[in-house]
Amino acid sequence: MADIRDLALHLNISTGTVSRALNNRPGVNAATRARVLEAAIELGYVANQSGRSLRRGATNTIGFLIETGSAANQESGDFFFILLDALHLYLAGKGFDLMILPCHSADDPAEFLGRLVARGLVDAVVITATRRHDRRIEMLTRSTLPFLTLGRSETPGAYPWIDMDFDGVARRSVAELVAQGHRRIALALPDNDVMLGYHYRRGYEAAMADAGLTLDPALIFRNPTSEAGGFALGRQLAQARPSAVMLCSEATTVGLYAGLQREGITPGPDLSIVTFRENPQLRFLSPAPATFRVDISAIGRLIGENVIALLSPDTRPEAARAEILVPLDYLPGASICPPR
Amino acid sequence: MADIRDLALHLNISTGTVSRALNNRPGVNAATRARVLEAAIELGYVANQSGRSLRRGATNTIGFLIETGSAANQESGDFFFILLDALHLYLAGKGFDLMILPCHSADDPAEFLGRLVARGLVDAVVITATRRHDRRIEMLTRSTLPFLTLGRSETPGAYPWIDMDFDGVARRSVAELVAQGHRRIALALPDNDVMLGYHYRRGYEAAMADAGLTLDPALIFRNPTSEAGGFALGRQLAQARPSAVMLCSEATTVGLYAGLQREGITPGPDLSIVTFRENPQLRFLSPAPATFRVDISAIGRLIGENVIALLSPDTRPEAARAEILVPLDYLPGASICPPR
DNA sequence: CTGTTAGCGCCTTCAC
DNA sequence: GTGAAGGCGCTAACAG
Repeated sequence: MADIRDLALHLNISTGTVSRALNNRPGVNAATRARVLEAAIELGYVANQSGRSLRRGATNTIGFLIETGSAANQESGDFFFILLDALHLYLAGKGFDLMILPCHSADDPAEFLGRLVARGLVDAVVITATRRHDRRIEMLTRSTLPFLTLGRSETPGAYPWIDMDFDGVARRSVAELVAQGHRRIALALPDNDVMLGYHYRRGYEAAMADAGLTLDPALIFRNPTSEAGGFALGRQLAQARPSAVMLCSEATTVGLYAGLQREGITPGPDLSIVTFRENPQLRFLSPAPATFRVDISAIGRLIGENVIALLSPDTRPEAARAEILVPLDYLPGASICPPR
Repeated sequence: MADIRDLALHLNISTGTVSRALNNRPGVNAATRARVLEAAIELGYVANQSGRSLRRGATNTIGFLIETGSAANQESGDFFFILLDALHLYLAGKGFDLMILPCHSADDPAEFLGRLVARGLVDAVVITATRRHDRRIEMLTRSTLPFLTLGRSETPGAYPWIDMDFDGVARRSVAELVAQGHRRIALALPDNDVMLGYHYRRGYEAAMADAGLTLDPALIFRNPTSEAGGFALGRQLAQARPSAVMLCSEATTVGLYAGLQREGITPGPDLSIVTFRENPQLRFLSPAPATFRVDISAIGRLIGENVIALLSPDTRPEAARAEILVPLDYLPGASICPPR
C-alpha cells in the first residue's frame, strides 16, 4: 500500500512531479515521466481513491440505482447483467468507476438518494424502472447531482432520459396481429405505476384506433409482472376469450404458457401471443413467441456516453440533455396464427 | 452541500464537538448532542465520504464482485437480486455501504481485484462463483484485503467461505431416484471449472457407490449452463437413454424440457428429473421438477455477518474464519416417477 | 465537556 | 521542468 511519497522518495523527486507524471499533466520531462510510470508498476502504486476524491472534489464514480425489492427487476434476469457489463466497460475506458446501489425494498428510494447525494459518493446517478410519477426524479431535480433516467416519466422537469420504444412495440404488435385477421386483441399490463406500461397501452390504443377496431375494456388485464401473474392471466383469458394477447413482460409470458396449458388452450392456434424482449428463456417455449429484440449492450454504452456528457464542462447544456428512444426489431414467432 | 464547519459555525461550537456528537462518541453533553443532530437534519448535513474515509483509513464499504460476462451469472436471474437485497439491508444496519463491482468479461478478474485493493475503494470484498483453481483467491491471499468467498475452492490458503451443500444435494437426489427404482442415473455438469460442479459430481459418485450402483462415464454430460446447453442435453439423453437425470442449473433445466419435447420424451414418465434451486421459472414447467430450496436472504445475511466479523478488531482471528455449509431442503416434484 | 490542532493522500498553485 | 506548500473534509489526540 505504497503512497505517493514512497514513490517520490524512491525516485528522488517531489510528489508534485510524480502526480503530474501519473495524471498526464503537461510540463514533465519525458524521461522523468517514463521513470515514474515504471516505478509505479514496480511498486504496485495506485493512487488512493479517497485522497484523490477529496482533493478533486469528485469521485469519478457513477452510481446506478437498482431497487432490489421490486419483482419487476428480479424478473429481468439477464437484462441488467448485460446492461451493466456494457456500461461498466464504457465507463472504465473513460476512467470512471461504476457503483451499483441496491436500494432495499424497505428503504424509501427518494430518501436513499438524498443521503447518497449529500455524502458525495458519486458524481452522477442513473435510475431505472421509472414511474409515471417518480419521487426520485423530483428529489434529484431539486438537488445538484447530475442524473440520467433509463425510462421516461411524467414527473415535470427537464432531465435527460433514454428509453425503449414501448409505444412502437405495441403499435407493431397490433399491426402484426391485425394483418393476420385478429380483431379481439387483449392487452396484458403490469399492475403498478411503471412507466413502460403507460407507453405500451398508449401505443396499443392508438394502433387499435388506426385499424378501426373498438377498444374493449374487458380485454385489458393487469397482473403482477411475474410467472404467477402470467399464470393468473391464463385463466382470465380463458374466460374473456380474445383471439390474441399482447404482453410486455417476459416472466409473465412464461407463466402464461403454463396457465394456458392448464386451461387446455394451445398458444398459437387457439390464442396468438406477442410479447416483449427476446431472451433465451422465451426462445425455448413452444411454440416460440413472437418477440422484439433490443441491443442491451448498446443501451449500456448510450447510458455511459450520456452520463459522461453530463459531467464534461465543455458540453453545452442543451447537448447534454439526452432524450433518446431506442427502437426494437420485430422477431416473428410461431405463436402468431390467424384467428380460428 | 454543507460541510462540518458550516454546521459548527451555525451552532457556535467547534467542529470537533460536532464530529463527536454525530459519531456517537462519548464525552458530549446530551443537550449539545441533541442540538447538533437537529441542526444536521435542518441543514441537510451528511458527512462527506471522501474526507471521512481519508481520515479514518477505511471506507466503510464492502465490495461484491460479479463477473458480468459469465453466462453462469446471467442465468442466475433472481438469485443475485435477492442475495444483494438481504446483504445490503444487513450492511446498512451496520453502517456499511455495499459496492457491487461488475468485472467485465474483457477484464482479468485477478488484475481487476489488484487495482481495486490498491485504490482502497473497499474495506473487504466478497467474491462469487469460485473456481476449483481460483486466481482471484491467490491474489487476495497475497494481499492484505480481507475477503470472503461465496463458494469453496481448492486454491490453497486459509480463507473464510460460505457455500451451499451441493454434495448433499447430489446425494439426496440419487437417494430419491434410487428409492423409486432408478439405476441408470445420468449427471449433467457445467462445462467449466466452477467449483459447485465438482462437489455435485463428488456427491453423485459417493451416493451411487453407497447404493451399490456402478458409474457409467457415458452417463455424465458436460454442457454450457444455459438454456441452449439444456436443449443439447436433451438430444444427448435421447441417445444414451438413462432412466433419470440430475442437474445443478436452472437454465439448463428449462432448455432440457424443450429439448426433450423435441425428442418425443416426456419428462417424468419417460425420464425422471431432479434439479437444483427452486425458482418461479421452474415452478411453471410441466411436470414440475423436483428441486431444492435454499433461503437466499439468509445467505445474504450470513455473508454480511461474516464479512463484518472480518473487520472487527475484537474478533479473534479463528472466530472470523467462517466455513459455513448451507443445507438445502428437498422439494418433491412430478418429474420423478418410477422407471419404466 | 469542549476547543484546538494536526494530518490522512492527493493534486495544484506558485515559486524558482 | 521541478520543488515546496497548502488545503480538500474529516476525525482523533491532546489541551484546557
